[in-house]
Amino acid sequence: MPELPEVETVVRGLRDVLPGRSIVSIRLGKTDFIDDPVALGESLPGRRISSVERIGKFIHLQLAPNGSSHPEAASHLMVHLGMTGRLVVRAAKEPAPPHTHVYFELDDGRELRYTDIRRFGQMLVLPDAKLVELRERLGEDALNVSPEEFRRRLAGRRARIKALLLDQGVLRGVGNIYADESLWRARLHPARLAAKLSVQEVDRLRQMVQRVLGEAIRLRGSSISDFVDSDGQPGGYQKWHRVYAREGEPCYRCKTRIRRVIVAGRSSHFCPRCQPAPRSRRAGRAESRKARSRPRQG
DNA sequence: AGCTCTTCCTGAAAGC
DNA sequence: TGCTTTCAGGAAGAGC
Repeated sequence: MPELPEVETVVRGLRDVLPGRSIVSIRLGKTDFIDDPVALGESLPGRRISSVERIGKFIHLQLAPNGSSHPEAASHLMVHLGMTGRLVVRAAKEPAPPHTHVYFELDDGRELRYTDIRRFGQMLVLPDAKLVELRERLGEDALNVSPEEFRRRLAGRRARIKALLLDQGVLRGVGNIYADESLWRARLHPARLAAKLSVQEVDRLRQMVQRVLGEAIRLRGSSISDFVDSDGQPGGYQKWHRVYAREGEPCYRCKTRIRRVIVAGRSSHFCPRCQPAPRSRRAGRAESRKARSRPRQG
Protein backbone atom coordinates (compact mmCIF):
# COMPACT_ATOMS: atom_id res chain seq x y z
CA MET A 1 0.00 0.00 0.00
CA PRO A 2 1.31 3.39 -0.81
CA GLU A 3 2.56 5.26 2.24
CA LEU A 4 5.00 8.15 2.47
CA PRO A 5 8.00 6.41 0.81
CA GLU A 6 5.91 5.06 -2.05
CA VAL A 7 4.21 8.40 -2.64
CA GLU A 8 7.58 10.17 -2.47
CA THR A 9 8.93 7.73 -5.07
CA VAL A 10 6.01 8.39 -7.40
CA VAL A 11 6.34 12.15 -6.89
CA ARG A 12 10.04 12.13 -7.74
CA GLY A 13 9.34 10.20 -10.91
CA LEU A 14 6.53 12.52 -11.96
CA ARG A 15 8.65 15.57 -11.16
CA ASP A 16 11.08 14.49 -13.87
CA VAL A 17 8.44 14.61 -16.59
CA LEU A 18 5.36 16.64 -15.66
CA PRO A 19 6.42 20.22 -14.84
CA GLY A 20 6.01 22.32 -17.95
CA ARG A 21 3.66 19.84 -19.63
CA SER A 22 0.07 20.81 -20.36
CA ILE A 23 -3.02 18.68 -20.03
CA VAL A 24 -4.68 18.50 -23.43
CA SER A 25 -7.76 16.47 -22.57
CA ILE A 26 -9.19 14.12 -19.98
CA ARG A 27 -11.01 10.83 -20.28
CA LEU A 28 -12.80 9.30 -17.32
CA GLY A 29 -13.87 5.76 -16.50
CA LYS A 30 -15.53 5.15 -13.14
CA THR A 31 -15.59 8.34 -11.12
CA ASP A 32 -16.86 7.40 -7.65
CA PHE A 33 -13.45 8.19 -6.11
CA ILE A 34 -13.39 11.70 -7.61
CA ASP A 35 -15.02 14.34 -5.44
CA ASP A 36 -16.24 16.41 -8.40
CA PRO A 37 -15.76 14.64 -11.74
CA VAL A 38 -17.47 17.42 -13.70
CA ALA A 39 -15.17 20.08 -12.27
CA LEU A 40 -12.18 17.84 -12.97
CA GLY A 41 -13.18 17.34 -16.58
CA GLU A 42 -13.91 21.02 -17.15
CA SER A 43 -11.16 22.80 -15.28
CA LEU A 44 -8.06 20.81 -16.22
CA PRO A 45 -7.84 20.67 -20.01
CA GLY A 46 -5.55 23.43 -21.28
CA ARG A 47 -3.81 23.85 -17.92
CA ARG A 48 -0.07 23.60 -17.51
CA ILE A 49 1.40 21.62 -14.62
CA SER A 50 3.87 23.81 -12.78
CA SER A 51 5.08 21.54 -9.98
CA VAL A 52 4.69 18.15 -8.32
CA GLU A 53 4.90 17.85 -4.54
CA ARG A 54 4.02 15.39 -1.81
CA ILE A 55 1.76 16.38 1.09
CA GLY A 56 1.65 13.41 3.44
CA LYS A 57 0.26 10.62 1.29
CA PHE A 58 -1.23 13.05 -1.23
CA ILE A 59 0.34 13.80 -4.59
CA HIS A 60 -0.08 17.50 -5.31
CA LEU A 61 0.01 18.74 -8.89
CA GLN A 62 0.08 22.53 -8.98
CA LEU A 63 -1.57 24.01 -12.08
CA ALA A 64 -0.26 27.25 -13.53
CA PRO A 65 -2.85 30.03 -13.54
CA ASN A 66 -4.74 30.38 -16.79
CA GLY A 67 -5.73 33.83 -18.08
CA SER A 68 -9.10 34.16 -16.38
CA SER A 69 -8.15 32.76 -13.00
CA HIS A 70 -10.00 34.03 -9.97
CA PRO A 71 -9.57 32.94 -6.33
CA GLU A 72 -12.21 30.23 -6.67
CA ALA A 73 -10.51 28.65 -9.67
CA ALA A 74 -9.24 25.12 -9.19
CA SER A 75 -5.48 25.28 -9.29
CA HIS A 76 -4.48 22.13 -7.44
CA LEU A 77 -5.01 18.51 -8.38
CA MET A 78 -4.69 16.21 -5.39
CA VAL A 79 -4.33 12.45 -5.80
CA HIS A 80 -4.41 9.93 -2.94
CA LEU A 81 -3.47 6.42 -4.03
CA GLY A 82 -5.50 4.72 -1.30
CA MET A 83 -4.69 1.02 -1.26
CA THR A 84 -4.18 0.09 -4.88
CA GLY A 85 -3.84 3.36 -6.77
CA ARG A 86 -1.16 3.80 -9.43
CA LEU A 87 -0.20 7.01 -11.20
CA VAL A 88 1.93 6.27 -14.23
CA VAL A 89 3.13 8.15 -17.35
CA ARG A 90 2.94 6.16 -20.57
CA ALA A 91 2.95 6.69 -24.32
CA ALA A 92 -0.65 7.41 -25.29
CA LYS A 93 -0.70 4.58 -27.81
CA GLU A 94 0.36 2.01 -25.23
CA PRO A 95 -2.59 -0.09 -24.02
CA ALA A 96 -3.80 0.73 -20.51
CA PRO A 97 -4.23 -1.95 -17.83
CA PRO A 98 -7.67 -2.86 -16.46
CA HIS A 99 -9.17 -0.53 -13.82
CA THR A 100 -7.61 2.55 -15.40
CA HIS A 101 -10.15 5.27 -14.68
CA VAL A 102 -8.49 8.60 -15.46
CA TYR A 103 -6.43 9.48 -18.53
CA PHE A 104 -4.74 12.88 -18.69
CA GLU A 105 -3.59 13.40 -22.26
CA LEU A 106 -0.37 15.42 -22.21
CA ASP A 107 1.03 17.74 -24.89
CA ASP A 108 4.00 15.48 -25.63
CA GLY A 109 2.17 12.40 -26.86
CA ARG A 110 2.11 10.75 -23.48
CA GLU A 111 -0.60 10.14 -20.92
CA LEU A 112 -0.71 10.41 -17.16
CA ARG A 113 -2.91 7.51 -16.10
CA TYR A 114 -4.62 6.67 -12.84
CA THR A 115 -5.29 2.98 -12.27
CA ASP A 116 -6.96 1.77 -9.07
CA ILE A 117 -8.38 -1.73 -8.65
CA ARG A 118 -10.27 -1.07 -5.42
CA ARG A 119 -10.88 2.63 -5.88
CA PHE A 120 -10.04 3.49 -2.28
CA GLY A 121 -8.03 6.38 -3.70
CA GLN A 122 -9.17 9.96 -3.96
CA MET A 123 -8.86 12.60 -6.61
CA LEU A 124 -9.84 16.20 -6.05
CA VAL A 125 -9.38 19.59 -7.65
CA LEU A 126 -9.06 22.45 -5.21
CA PRO A 127 -8.77 26.24 -5.20
CA ASP A 128 -6.01 27.79 -3.08
CA ALA A 129 -8.18 28.22 0.02
CA LYS A 130 -9.21 24.56 0.08
CA LEU A 131 -5.62 23.45 -0.24
CA VAL A 132 -4.83 25.51 2.86
CA GLU A 133 -7.70 23.74 4.70
CA LEU A 134 -6.39 20.33 3.65
CA ARG A 135 -2.91 21.19 4.88
CA GLU A 136 -4.32 22.39 8.18
CA ARG A 137 -6.13 19.16 8.96
CA LEU A 138 -2.98 17.14 8.32
CA GLY A 139 -0.25 16.88 10.92
CA GLU A 140 3.45 17.49 10.61
CA ASP A 141 5.23 15.54 7.86
CA ALA A 142 6.68 12.38 9.38
CA LEU A 143 9.96 12.80 7.54
CA ASN A 144 10.62 16.30 8.85
CA VAL A 145 8.98 16.44 12.27
CA SER A 146 11.40 17.73 14.91
CA PRO A 147 11.94 15.93 18.23
CA GLU A 148 10.21 18.77 20.08
CA GLU A 149 7.19 18.77 17.77
CA PHE A 150 6.86 14.98 17.89
CA ARG A 151 6.93 15.02 21.70
CA ARG A 152 4.38 17.82 21.79
CA ARG A 153 1.98 15.95 19.50
CA LEU A 154 2.08 12.78 21.61
CA ALA A 155 2.08 14.50 24.99
CA GLY A 156 -0.89 13.60 27.15
CA ARG A 157 -2.55 11.48 24.50
CA ARG A 158 -4.24 8.45 26.04
CA ALA A 159 -4.52 6.69 22.68
CA ARG A 160 -2.36 3.75 21.70
CA ILE A 161 0.84 4.72 19.97
CA LYS A 162 -0.07 2.70 16.90
CA ALA A 163 -3.33 4.63 16.50
CA LEU A 164 -1.49 7.95 16.73
CA LEU A 165 1.17 6.95 14.21
CA LEU A 166 -1.61 6.13 11.75
CA ASP A 167 -3.56 9.33 12.49
CA GLN A 168 -2.78 11.69 9.60
CA GLY A 169 -3.89 14.61 11.76
CA VAL A 170 -1.05 13.87 14.18
CA LEU A 171 1.67 12.90 11.75
CA ARG A 172 1.25 12.71 8.01
CA GLY A 173 2.59 9.96 5.81
CA VAL A 174 2.87 6.87 8.05
CA GLY A 175 0.64 3.88 7.29
CA ASN A 176 0.34 0.37 8.63
CA ILE A 177 3.58 -1.09 7.28
CA TYR A 178 5.92 1.68 8.39
CA ALA A 179 4.15 2.05 11.74
CA ASP A 180 4.85 -1.61 12.54
CA GLU A 181 8.41 -1.47 11.20
CA SER A 182 9.20 1.68 13.21
CA LEU A 183 7.72 0.27 16.42
CA TRP A 184 9.78 -2.91 16.11
CA ARG A 185 12.96 -0.91 15.61
CA ALA A 186 12.10 1.31 18.56
CA ARG A 187 11.20 -1.79 20.63
CA LEU A 188 7.78 -0.42 21.50
CA HIS A 189 4.60 -2.49 21.66
CA PRO A 190 1.90 -1.03 19.36
CA ALA A 191 -0.66 -0.99 22.19
CA ARG A 192 1.43 1.21 24.50
CA LEU A 193 -0.38 4.41 25.47
CA ALA A 194 1.39 7.46 24.11
CA ALA A 195 1.08 9.33 27.41
CA LYS A 196 2.97 6.53 29.17
CA LEU A 197 6.00 6.55 26.91
CA SER A 198 9.17 8.06 28.35
CA VAL A 199 10.82 10.98 26.61
CA GLN A 200 13.59 8.60 25.56
CA GLU A 201 11.09 6.19 24.06
CA VAL A 202 9.32 8.97 22.17
CA ASP A 203 12.61 10.29 20.82
CA ARG A 204 13.73 6.80 19.83
CA LEU A 205 10.45 6.22 18.02
CA ARG A 206 10.79 9.44 16.04
CA GLN A 207 14.33 8.47 15.05
CA MET A 208 13.22 5.03 13.92
CA VAL A 209 10.21 6.39 11.98
CA GLN A 210 12.52 8.70 10.08
CA ARG A 211 15.22 6.08 9.60
CA VAL A 212 12.72 3.53 8.25
CA LEU A 213 11.07 6.07 5.96
CA GLY A 214 14.46 7.29 4.72
CA GLU A 215 15.69 3.78 3.94
CA ALA A 216 12.43 2.93 2.23
CA ILE A 217 12.66 6.02 0.03
CA ARG A 218 16.20 5.06 -0.93
CA LEU A 219 14.92 1.64 -2.03
CA ARG A 220 12.00 3.25 -3.86
CA GLY A 221 9.27 2.02 -1.53
CA SER A 222 7.75 -1.33 -0.58
CA SER A 223 5.85 -3.36 -3.14
CA ILE A 224 3.49 -5.63 -1.23
CA SER A 225 0.64 -6.04 -3.66
CA ASP A 226 0.15 -3.28 -6.14
CA PHE A 227 2.69 -0.53 -5.68
CA VAL A 228 4.73 0.63 -8.66
CA ASP A 229 6.48 3.93 -9.33
CA SER A 230 5.62 6.37 -12.11
CA ASP A 231 7.53 4.16 -14.57
CA GLY A 232 5.68 1.03 -13.48
CA GLN A 233 8.64 -0.41 -11.52
CA PRO A 234 8.22 -2.07 -8.09
CA GLY A 235 10.15 -0.92 -5.01
CA GLY A 236 12.65 -2.93 -2.98
CA TYR A 237 12.07 -2.14 0.66
CA GLN A 238 9.75 -5.13 1.29
CA LYS A 239 12.93 -7.23 1.50
CA TRP A 240 13.90 -5.27 4.59
CA HIS A 241 10.62 -5.60 6.46
CA ARG A 242 11.29 -6.96 9.93
CA VAL A 243 7.76 -7.63 11.17
CA TYR A 244 5.15 -6.71 8.59
CA ALA A 245 3.48 -9.83 7.13
CA ARG A 246 5.92 -12.04 9.07
CA GLU A 247 3.49 -13.58 11.57
CA GLY A 248 4.91 -16.82 13.01
CA GLU A 249 8.39 -16.18 11.59
CA PRO A 250 11.40 -15.60 13.86
CA CYS A 251 12.27 -12.11 15.09
CA TYR A 252 15.45 -10.82 13.45
CA ARG A 253 16.81 -9.85 16.87
CA CYS A 254 15.80 -12.66 19.22
CA LYS A 255 14.21 -15.45 17.12
CA THR A 256 10.91 -15.23 19.00
CA ARG A 257 7.95 -15.77 16.69
CA ILE A 258 6.42 -12.57 15.39
CA ARG A 259 2.80 -12.13 16.42
CA ARG A 260 -0.09 -10.31 14.84
CA VAL A 261 -2.88 -8.68 16.82
CA ILE A 262 -5.47 -6.04 16.03
CA VAL A 263 -4.61 -2.66 17.51
CA ALA A 264 -6.56 0.46 16.58
CA GLY A 265 -8.52 -1.69 14.15
CA ARG A 266 -5.40 -2.54 12.16
CA SER A 267 -3.41 -5.73 12.04
CA SER A 268 -0.24 -5.07 13.97
CA HIS A 269 2.90 -7.18 13.78
CA PHE A 270 5.38 -7.23 16.64
CA CYS A 271 7.89 -9.31 18.57
CA PRO A 272 6.40 -10.25 21.94
CA ARG A 273 9.87 -10.35 23.50
CA CYS A 274 11.50 -7.23 22.05
CA GLN A 275 8.29 -5.23 22.32
CA PRO A 276 6.79 -6.06 25.72
CA ALA A 277 3.06 -5.48 26.12
CA PRO A 278 1.89 -2.63 28.35
CA ARG A 279 1.00 -3.59 31.91
CA SER A 280 -2.69 -2.73 31.74
CA ARG A 281 -5.03 -5.10 33.63
CA ARG A 282 -7.53 -5.94 30.91
CA ALA A 283 -5.23 -5.97 27.92
CA GLY A 284 -2.64 -7.87 29.91
CA ARG A 285 -5.02 -10.68 30.85
CA ALA A 286 -6.50 -10.94 27.38
CA GLU A 287 -3.04 -11.18 25.92
CA SER A 288 -1.85 -14.00 28.16
CA ARG A 289 -5.11 -15.93 27.86
CA LYS A 290 -4.84 -15.77 24.08
CA ALA A 291 -1.21 -16.84 24.17
CA ARG A 292 -2.01 -19.90 26.34
CA SER A 293 -4.96 -21.04 24.22
CA ARG A 294 -3.01 -20.82 21.02
CA PRO A 295 -0.07 -23.15 21.46
CA ARG A 296 2.11 -23.41 18.43
CA GLN A 297 4.57 -26.06 17.57
CA GLY A 298 7.99 -24.71 17.28
C1' DA B 1 -11.23 11.56 24.04
C1' DG B 2 -10.82 7.37 22.05
C1' DC B 3 -12.51 2.90 20.97
C1' DT B 4 -15.09 -0.41 17.87
C1' DC B 5 -17.86 -1.22 14.04
C1' DT B 6 -19.27 -0.22 9.35
C1' DT B 7 -18.73 1.30 4.65
C1' DC B 8 -16.43 1.71 0.26
C1' DC B 9 -14.03 -2.18 -3.46
C1' DT B 10 -11.74 -6.12 -5.73
C1' DG B 11 -8.95 -10.18 -6.11
C1' DA B 12 -6.46 -13.68 -3.75
C1' DA B 13 -6.74 -17.32 -0.79
C1' DA B 14 -8.96 -20.24 2.31
C1' DG B 15 -13.00 -23.14 3.24
C1' DC B 16 -16.29 -26.53 2.01
C1' DT C 1 -12.82 -29.37 -9.17
C1' DG C 2 -15.51 -25.41 -8.40
C1' DC C 3 -18.32 -22.46 -5.93
C1' DT C 4 -18.74 -19.48 -1.67
C1' DT C 5 -16.83 -17.00 2.06
C1' DT C 6 -13.33 -14.38 4.18
C1' DC C 7 -9.83 -11.13 4.41
C1' DA C 8 -6.85 -7.05 3.53
C1' DG C 9 -6.85 -2.07 4.42
C1' DG C 10 -6.88 4.19 4.23
C1' DA C 11 -10.03 7.11 5.80
C1' DA C 12 -14.34 8.85 7.35
C1' DG C 13 -18.55 8.56 9.95
C1' DA C 14 -21.70 6.58 13.53
C1' DG C 15 -22.48 5.23 18.03
C1' DC C 16 -20.92 4.20 22.60
